[in-house]
Amino acid sequence: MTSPTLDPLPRDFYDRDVRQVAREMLGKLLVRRSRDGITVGRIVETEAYLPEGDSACHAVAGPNRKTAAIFGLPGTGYVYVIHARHCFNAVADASGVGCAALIRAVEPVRGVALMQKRRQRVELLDLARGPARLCEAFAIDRTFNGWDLTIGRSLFLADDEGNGGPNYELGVQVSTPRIGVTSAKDLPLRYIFADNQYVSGPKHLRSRN
DNA sequence: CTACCGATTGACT
DNA sequence: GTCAATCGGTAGA
Repeated sequence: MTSPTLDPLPRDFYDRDVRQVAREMLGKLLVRRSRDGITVGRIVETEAYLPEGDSACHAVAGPNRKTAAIFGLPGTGYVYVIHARHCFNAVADASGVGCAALIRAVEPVRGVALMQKRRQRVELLDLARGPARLCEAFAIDRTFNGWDLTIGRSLFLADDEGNGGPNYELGVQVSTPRIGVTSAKDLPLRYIFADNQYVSGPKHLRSRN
């Protein structure tokens, strides 16, 4: 059986309203190639941070050293640090003043042993459930801040061709308020596969209501 | 140099 | 469910 191809999603995928990008990222693969090997995860939880009217989006501070990447081309990586941990976003929508989709959780697909080694954990559910956990499992750090995700090198997103194509159904998609934000906390900008065990967050925010 | 922040995590009741 | 440790990154003196 042939190994499925892992081609990076094109810039067009990212160059749309960030809510649509965040929603359609569900089911895509996160691919990380490194010296130590390859890790692949299926995205099961994302959040959108809007270019306007969203006080939780880092872009509200305007472009500065820390936020420069979020104002980059769609398909750029935006990595920030929170509580001494990294979180990974993909920049969307070329038209706005800065917006990005945060990847909050992936289901491990390939390279589990490497993820276990990087995380110093063996439990499958603890490897990449949560934005900082997945960054540790995939060795994503600030070197990917400003990274071009469309060139297919080191870190990119890809369609899940091996599982029935781009529209492979992994469950019912649901939106909820975002996790952890201290402002704009009611906007339903978090997207998940309902009842998927690899989704992070409190139990009542992991299923269809 | 010190001070402060936090879109989190892991340990605990 | 609660809560404190966490430390990289940045701003300011």
